Amino acid sequence: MRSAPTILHLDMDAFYASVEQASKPSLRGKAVIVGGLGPRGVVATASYEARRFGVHSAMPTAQARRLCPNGAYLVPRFSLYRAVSDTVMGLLRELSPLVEPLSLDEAFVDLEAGGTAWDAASARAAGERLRADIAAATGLSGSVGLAGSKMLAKVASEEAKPDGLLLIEPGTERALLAPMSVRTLPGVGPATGEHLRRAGITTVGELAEAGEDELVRLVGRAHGVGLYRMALGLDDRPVVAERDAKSVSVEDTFDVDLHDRVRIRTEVQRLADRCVGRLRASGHSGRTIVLKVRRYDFSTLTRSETLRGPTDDPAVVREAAARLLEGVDTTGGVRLLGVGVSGLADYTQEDLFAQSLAGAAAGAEGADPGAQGPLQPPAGAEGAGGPEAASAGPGATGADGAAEPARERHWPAGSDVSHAVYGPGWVQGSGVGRVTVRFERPGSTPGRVRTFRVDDPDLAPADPLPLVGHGEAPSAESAEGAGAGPGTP
DNA sequence: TCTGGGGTCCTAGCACTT
DNA sequence: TCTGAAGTGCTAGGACCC
Repeated sequence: MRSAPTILHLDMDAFYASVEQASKPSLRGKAVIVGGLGPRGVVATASYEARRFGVHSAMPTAQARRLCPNGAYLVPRFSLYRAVSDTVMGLLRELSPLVEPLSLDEAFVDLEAGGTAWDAASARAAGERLRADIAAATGLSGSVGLAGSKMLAKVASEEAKPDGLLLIEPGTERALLAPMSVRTLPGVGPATGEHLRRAGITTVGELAEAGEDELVRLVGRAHGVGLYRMALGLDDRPVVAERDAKSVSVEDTFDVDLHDRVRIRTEVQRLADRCVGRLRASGHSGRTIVLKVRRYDFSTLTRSETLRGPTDDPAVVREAAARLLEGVDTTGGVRLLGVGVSGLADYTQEDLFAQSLAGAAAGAEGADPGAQGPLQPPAGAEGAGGPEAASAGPGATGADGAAEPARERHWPAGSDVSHAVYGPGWVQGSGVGRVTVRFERPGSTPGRVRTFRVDDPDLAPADPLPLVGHGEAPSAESAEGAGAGPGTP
């Protein structure tokens, strides 16, 4: 904990939804909900307009639709969010080499380490300048918190939302925190919050009064000690620029529970391949293979197996995942499957030793050799959502509008398209053999809507357009029916 | 009316080694 | 040779975060 408030926390406001509104002029000022659109989808981000209807992150999309039936429901476009995030992170790195990204839309910056700020006045100036630079570069708003520690800077940015800046002056921390809910503190979620509430502790002030011993008794050693320190406003965690990944995993929730054991095995193999693809892309190999199964009743179990050495061989991961699956009872149905690799090593290699060892172990345990039947081409080739993504049933997210030549083409709401005559646009909805497209682009006036057959040869999936730098190119046609609520018929 | 995906960290039980 | 304590690695689950 330092004396000057030179740790900055940036939190972009309703990031995914704001990017969509910037990208799609007809959605500005409207309720926008980004998330999974399938029957089991949940909301990733809701615009502030949607939040007024009670919609919030992690809410089932079906519930959001009931609360806000006229909102625009869109699938996430991660490639675009990543590009915008890169721009923002670049601006942060101009302030200091010590930038710690927490996600696409959030980061800590140590301003003192960058020589950008040394006291409250210079920190505030840097924060205001940053907000202006972000607005100029992306057209988006972000909230900035400034304080002497990471925890307080994060609390400050939360208080500053939306589109604000708050600096916590040294010496005022405890008074500021005291009346706040314990849920304000990082690490206090629903379970711990309820646990503390039953013990009569609901505010940070009460947390501080309770004392360290009592908190350790209530929530355990590590958590209790950390909680007590935070309640006093103490936090000396440094801003860490480079964080090594500790695990890589992929998982899919299915629209309908799987019962067929053969199908379940096939899905596990597919997930293992995808996982290895990600593992290799990150330049890692790993030692521990983890299988995750969520059953029909939402009970979740994990099974893991540690190899003698790290591997990035898809066959080895597939075999281990298949062995783990053999020990899991799936009668009743499975709603989610996942495969992960942890115990990462910082290199990639064909680990023949681990492979032969795993094979020997499989033989010794009499594992089902048929489980390795339908092997797919080596993973790694596909990026986000390969062609099979659609067959999985889930894949509601991640499939950034990839072309799908053979089957009937799929047009997720919100995805980018291009028409031979009308130019760039986005899918407003689709169904019964038709797809509705709004033709507009970032910086244009709200565009016009047209409907096509889903197999119209003039219509093709497209890459997202950058948010700025697309000028005021007039949209192909003038606005029309602005009230025509987007969404699938 | 249900509850995503990709992570991190902590705890606890158990087996094994010293 | 047996026993107990302590340390370590593995496994499983829970809580939390964005």
